[in-house]
Amino acid sequence: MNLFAEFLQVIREAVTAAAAEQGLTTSPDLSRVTAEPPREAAHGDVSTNAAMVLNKAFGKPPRVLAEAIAAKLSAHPDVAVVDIAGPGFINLRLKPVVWRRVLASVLALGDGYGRSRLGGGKKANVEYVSANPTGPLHVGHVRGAVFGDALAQLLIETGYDVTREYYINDAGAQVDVLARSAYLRYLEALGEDIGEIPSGLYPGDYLKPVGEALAKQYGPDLKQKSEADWLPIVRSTAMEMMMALIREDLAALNIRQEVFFSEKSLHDTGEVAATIADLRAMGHVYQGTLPPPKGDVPEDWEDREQTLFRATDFGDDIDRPLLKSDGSYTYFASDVAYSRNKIARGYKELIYILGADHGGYVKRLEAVAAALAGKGNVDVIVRLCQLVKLFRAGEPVRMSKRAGEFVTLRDVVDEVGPDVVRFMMLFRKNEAPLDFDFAKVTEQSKDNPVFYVQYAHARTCSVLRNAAAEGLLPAEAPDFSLLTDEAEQGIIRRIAEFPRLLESSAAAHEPHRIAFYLFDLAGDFHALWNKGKDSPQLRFILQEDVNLTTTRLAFLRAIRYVLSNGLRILGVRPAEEM
RNA sequence: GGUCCCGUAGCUCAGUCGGAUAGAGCAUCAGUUUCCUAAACUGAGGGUCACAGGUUCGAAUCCUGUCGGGGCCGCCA
Repeated sequence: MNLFAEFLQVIREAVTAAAAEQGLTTSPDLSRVTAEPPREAAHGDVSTNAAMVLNKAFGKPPRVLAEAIAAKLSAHPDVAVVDIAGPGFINLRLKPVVWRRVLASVLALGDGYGRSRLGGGKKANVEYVSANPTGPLHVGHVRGAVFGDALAQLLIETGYDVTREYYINDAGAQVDVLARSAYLRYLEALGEDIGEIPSGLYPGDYLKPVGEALAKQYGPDLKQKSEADWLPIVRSTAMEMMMALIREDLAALNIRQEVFFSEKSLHDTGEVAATIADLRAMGHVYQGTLPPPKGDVPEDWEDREQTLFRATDFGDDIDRPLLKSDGSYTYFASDVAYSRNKIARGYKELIYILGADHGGYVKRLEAVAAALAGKGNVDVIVRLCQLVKLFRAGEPVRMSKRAGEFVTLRDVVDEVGPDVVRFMMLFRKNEAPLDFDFAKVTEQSKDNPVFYVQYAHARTCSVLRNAAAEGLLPAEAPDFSLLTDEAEQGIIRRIAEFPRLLESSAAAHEPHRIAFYLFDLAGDFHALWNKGKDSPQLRFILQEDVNLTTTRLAFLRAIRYVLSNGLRILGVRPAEEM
């Protein structure tokens, strides 16, 4: 159950009833009415701003209107006390039975507690990583990968129909560079001395297996061919092997996207040409020249006529070229075709997870979707992830610009494990830069949030295990009225907020809120645990009181569900022991 | 020049479609610590929410402007 969603409904009904009583002819706009937990526990359990946002519609001062709504609310069977406070807040104090129902619903729903139908089955496409298929993923890809994956899972659990997607940039010049680099490794595998890899080509060792595979499959045959003949062969083998490598990297982080979409396929199927024809038919394409950029004008700037998309009609700052001056397609052209393809597949939300250096893309992506689907028909949501800075015990990890010495995603995951990487990448909002210290994130102390949250979950498991060893199991019909301590009540309140948290995180596309919530819940739980030191009657296992013990075990199980459900959305495996 | 993001406690950061007395961790200080799982616990001090206007019953949050930090800015990918 979603306590706050339920009470929002109750409050809306009370407002409607009050409106009828006051003789209002039109029903008031309830969209701004909220039901939320007050910051101060002293203000009650559920608070609403209804009287303040509706006072104009009713033509009454907020506190007078609050009286009328409060009168309706106090008749509700779950409401113990109704207060009117401050400028017109209506604060509800709920009967204890409500909290017992919350816990009972957590236990009944288990893994499903927190799921909702907020999305209403809306088709959403989450595109993330989309790194060029020219080598293994590096540390710069980690954050977007984790963020995209967690956001996708969050949307799935809040009722969206989600596709996780990776766009393969396999049509540009960089895959030809890859092919030439791999060809050198092929010669090397045949025993030739290739010396230093020339600058402009990829020098990484990860291309050696590609060379070996080519040598094994073709022997010396490719050497007889001209570049025009061997390049497509080498390119396709190299790209296939690079994509396999990338998928392995992603798998190491427990990321499995269901669609890997090829840019090249858009050209092969004629979709790029068809897209431009469509835009032209709609009158969004013209021949023209772009003004030079302000500020630093390139020295070799010259005006050239190109085929342009009228992006400025849809909110972009500048029109965007579809065809270069020599008539070939721009990268942007296949981007537009890709958007068109997604729209044709029925997605209503196109979500892009990009690096912060792609901030300039937001407007053009929005413009493209608006031009192709009509304004307001498809939502484009771009989340930019800021850089991750690596540290080792406080010292920045130096990355040589010299190619081949970058830190790979695999280096990071292999050193600290996928769970630590995933949690830490989400323990900061996406648009803020993030420091990642190898020493701190593996530290076993309360200063390390990953450990702190994992340990809370492990602790619940541990107590349940210990109790089971003594034949004590969670009660089938727990009497939650026995949980009267302030710390216990606080945890119950926090648990009650979980479904609301998931909905607001999904609506804002901000999975990091879940990580912070889990950190807070873990803190509440550890605090309750520690209270048992001074107050033995607060411990979970009390030999002399089986009834209370089994009730507390059921409570513990509810806490565990919430912790594990939150961790599952983040893609972090809950530890059962540490 | 344009555009996007950021600016909250000494430090690192949260802050709910605008809500009541702005929170957490670290650090500092004062106590506690033979305890179901050890990897500590309890408490205290610490704020002009960059600045100035505006909208609102109400602004850290929305709008405008200024200052400061960063990213991006022709046909590259």
